[in-house]
Formats: sequence, C-alpha cells, structure tokens
Amino acid sequence: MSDSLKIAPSPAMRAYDHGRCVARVLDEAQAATSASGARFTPVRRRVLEILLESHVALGAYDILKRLAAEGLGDKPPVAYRALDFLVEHGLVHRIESLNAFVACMHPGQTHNPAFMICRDCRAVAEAPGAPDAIARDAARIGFQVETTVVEAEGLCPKCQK
Amino acid sequence: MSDSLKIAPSPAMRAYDHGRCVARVLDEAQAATSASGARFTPVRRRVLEILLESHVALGAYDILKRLAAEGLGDKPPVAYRALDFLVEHGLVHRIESLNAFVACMHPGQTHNPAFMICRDCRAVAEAPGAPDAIARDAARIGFQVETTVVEAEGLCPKCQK
DNA sequence: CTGTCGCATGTTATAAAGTAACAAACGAGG
DNA sequence: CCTCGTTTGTTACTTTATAACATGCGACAG
Repeated sequence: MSDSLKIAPSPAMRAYDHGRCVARVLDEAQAATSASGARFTPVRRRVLEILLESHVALGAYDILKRLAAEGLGDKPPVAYRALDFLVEHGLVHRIESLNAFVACMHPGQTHNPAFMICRDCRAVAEAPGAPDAIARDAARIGFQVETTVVEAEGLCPKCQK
Repeated sequence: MSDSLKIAPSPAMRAYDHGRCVARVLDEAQAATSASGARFTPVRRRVLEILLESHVALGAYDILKRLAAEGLGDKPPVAYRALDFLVEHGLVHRIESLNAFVACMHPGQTHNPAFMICRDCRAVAEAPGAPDAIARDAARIGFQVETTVVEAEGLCPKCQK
C-alpha cells in the first residue's frame, strides 16, 4: 500500500480514505506489539481506534469517557495505562503543549516527529523531520539530546476561514 | 554590556558571573514592563529573581512554596498570576514538557527559543534559532504557525559524568 | 491438567497542576 | 479626594496524573 510510505501532505488536514488508514494502522499495531511479546488487548486496541477515528488530540479523560461509555473501564489508570503502552510502542504521540494524545500516522518508522496543532479544532498534523538546528547547538555545549519535542501551534487551513 | 548580545555558550551549563546576569535581567525587566504601562511589583520581581537564581526549571508550586516562606502569598493564583505576567512580557518561558518555568536569558530580543533540558538536574539552556524545517511543511499544507515549542531533553555536560 | 509466573486489569486514594469568580486594596489620573 | 483600572487576596474547584495493592487471565513447564 503506497499510502503507508507517504509522509505528507498531512492526513489531518485534507480529505482521504479514512477507513483504510485506520484499518492499516490497526493492523500494523497488532503486528508490531505482538511481535515484541506484548499483547494488543481490547482496551489498548480501542484507545488506538478512538484516536484514529479523528486526527484530533484527545485528553486522557476524553478517552476515558468514551471507554466508560463502552464499559471498558472508568478509572484514570485504565486510560493512562493504555496510553502509556501505546506511546511506548510508538503508536501514539503525546502532545506536550496540550497534555493530550494523537495516533501516530506512520508507526514503525523511527521518527522525531514535529507537530502542527490547530488551536481551534485541535487537529494535529505530523511532520517527519527533526529540525536539527538544535542538534548543532547541543553539540556545541556538550548537551546530549535524547528526545525532542517540536510543536507548532496555529490555525489549520479549515479554521483559517 | 557585551554579554547581553551573546547568545551561547549556554549560561545554564557553564560558569559565569551570575550576580551580574541576575541584576542585568532584573533591570531590563523593570524597564521593559514599566515602559508598557504595567507594574513590576514585588511578587513579580521576586518570582523572576527566584527563577534567575538558578537556570533550572521550577514548577509553579515550587515557586509558590518559596513565596510562601517569604510571606509573599501562599495561594496558587499568586504564583500563576505572576508567572503569566512574566511570560506575557517575555521575561519567563514555560517549559511545556515539564509544566515548569525558566527565566528568559535574553529578553527584549524577539525569539522563538529552543530549549535543552537536562532530565537529571532540570537545568535549561536557551538556544536562539528557529528551526524552520517545520515552517516549510506548514506552508506546504497551508497551516498558519503562530507559536512554536522546541524542547530537547537529555543530559547536560555535568550530569553525563 | 494444573500449578505458577508474568502480564494485564480493577480499584482506592491522592498528588500535582491549573483556573473561575468575586471581594478588597492600591495608586495614578482627573 | 474620588474614581477607575490594575493588582492582590481568597475560596473553591477542575483537570491531569500517579502510587499502591488486589484480582484476573493466559501461556507453558512439569
């Protein structure tokens, strides 16, 4: 499926075949997690589905509400555990500036993603490259970078109107 | 003072004349805020001082504890209001990935700062440059960037040992 | 088939971070 | 010296997140 290699234009901010996208990522998730010995349980699967249903950042408690409505659990640790699991496995990204989460759009590929976050509708687009101006500065002062957070907030095309 | 134009090597991660640095920034802060009609009140000044005393990220409640110990207020809004004020005036930066705050090292200059954050000692170094790989991507999909968050987490030179 | 070990879930309780709303005090202009 | 906008004081609450421990479930060794 060629789509799995495409990196932009952002799925979050244009029309495309959403059903396929969800199904594909879900399959990849299933495969990736069970390959590593872990189990892709109903709650974990459902949390990922919920995030995949929209390319919008959802808070842990938003997700928890939906799980509760479906009888999958109603206590904070349920949501946080599933989210932690998905983040660890690279299937979900945490958006630091919103305290929220989005599904990863191209799991498997190691990436230092950058995010564009609409302040109006909370749609999130994931861009691939790490902009390593910072890597140079880090090297210069001897700082050893382990992870990076790059988030741009603004208005998505729809919400500019 | 030539130091005010220097942008790196990071003050957070090397030795330098801290007293001067604090005094200078405090003066600039005084000037900048009163120029804009606002008042650089004791609490605001003290919060900035506390942040300037170390180049370390402090949580709102850490700061509040210190204010409380000095009789400057002990309720959350006291700290948050001062911090909001200082952030608005570009004197303090919020570190999203820590829910914490650091003093800005070169106020006045408009900047899209990038931060290097030691996960061990929470020292924060502020680097100037805008890493505009993301600007290109944003332009391509029609996303209008308003603010950016760039934070690298890792180990500072001291904590690597 | 069954014990048991490790992963996963359920639950209680609480910590940490942040804000809404309103009343009182302060201070620079008329 | 009044009054209006800014700042502070305070109460109460919301949102976000985690520690700790009990229970359940499933694979596989014997």
